[in-house]
Amino acid sequence: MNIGQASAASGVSTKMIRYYERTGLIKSADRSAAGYRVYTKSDVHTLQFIRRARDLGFSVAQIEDLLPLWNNRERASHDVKVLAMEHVEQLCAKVAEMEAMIATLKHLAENCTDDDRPDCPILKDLAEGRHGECASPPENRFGVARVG
Amino acid sequence: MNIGQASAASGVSTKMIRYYERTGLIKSADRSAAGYRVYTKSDVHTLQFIRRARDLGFSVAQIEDLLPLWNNRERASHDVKVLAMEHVEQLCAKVAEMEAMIATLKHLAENCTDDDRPDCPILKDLAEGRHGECASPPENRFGVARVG
DNA sequence: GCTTGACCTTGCCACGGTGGGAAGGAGTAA
DNA sequence: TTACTCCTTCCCACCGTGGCAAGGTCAAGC
Repeated sequence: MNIGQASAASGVSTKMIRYYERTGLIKSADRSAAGYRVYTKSDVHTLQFIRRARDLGFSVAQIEDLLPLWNNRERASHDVKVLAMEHVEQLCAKVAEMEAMIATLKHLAENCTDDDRPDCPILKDLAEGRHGECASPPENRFGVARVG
Repeated sequence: MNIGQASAASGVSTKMIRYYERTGLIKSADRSAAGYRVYTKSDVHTLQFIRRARDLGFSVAQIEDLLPLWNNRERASHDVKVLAMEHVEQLCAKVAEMEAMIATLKHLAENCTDDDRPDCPILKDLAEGRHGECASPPENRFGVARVG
C-alpha cells in the first residue's frame, strides 16, 4: 500500500503522514525498490488512531504519550484516563477563557447603538480597558485571557 | 519614550511591538539620533488598544480592521458591531467544537475502569472510531472537529 | 576619563500543525 | 512513446510569541 492509499484509508493527508514520520510520532515506513513508502493495514490503523485523537483535540505531543499505551497490553486503564482527563482540563480552561471573551463582547455589543453614529462602547472599552464598566468576568480584567 | 517604556506602559512586549511595526499593523515609530524607536503617549494608547483586543481574542488581522474604525471619527458604530459579532461567532464555533470533544472524552472516561486493568474504552474508541457507541455529538463522528 | 550594566538594534531560529508548490523519478495504461 | 498519476525531497507560508546572539548607546558611578 502506497502513501496515497494509506492517506485515503486513514483520513490523514500524505503531507501529515510524512510529517509524523519525520518528527518520530510514527516509525519510518518500509520502502519499495523505487523508494516509495509502503504501508500495512496495521499502519493505517495507527494513522486512524492518530486522526481520531487529533479530532478529539489531543496535541501531537499528547498522542505521543497515548500511542505506547495503546500498543502496550500491560497498560493500566488508569494511566489513559489520567491523560484524557488532563486533556479535558486543558480544553475546559480554553473554553472558559473564550466564554469570558464572548460574554464581554456580547455585553459591549448590546450597548452598541448599532447605527451610523460614531459612539461605540466596544471601541471605547478597547481604548480604555474598563470592559463595559460592569458584568465582565474578572479574569478578563487583567489580561489573563488570550487563548492562543 | 523608548520601546521598553512603551512596552511596560502598554503591556505589549518589545518583541511584539517590533513585530506589529514590521507587519504594518502599527506605523513605523520615529527614531532618535541613535536609531532608537521613540513613542508618544498616543502610540502607547494604540498599543493598549491592540493589547485589549488581543485579550478579547481578536486576531491581528481583525485588529487591522478595528484600528481604522477606532481612528475614524466618521465611523458607524454598526460597522464595529458587525466585526465584533463576527468574532463572537468564530469564538462560539470553537467553543462548540471543544464542548463536543469534552463531552465525548468525559463520556469515555466515565466508562473507564480507572484501575490497573488494560481494558480502556478511551483507547478502544480512538482505535475503532465508534465514539463510545452512543451519546457523542454527531459532528464528532466525521472528523469535523479539530480546533486548530 | 573608563567601566559597568541596562537598554537598544538587527538578525536568525523555534514552536505546532498544516498546506502549497517545484523539480524530478516511477509506475501504468493506451 | 506519450500522457497521466503518483511518488520523492526540498523549501516556503501561515500566526503570534519567545529566545538568543552580536553589536551599538546611554547614564551612572568611580
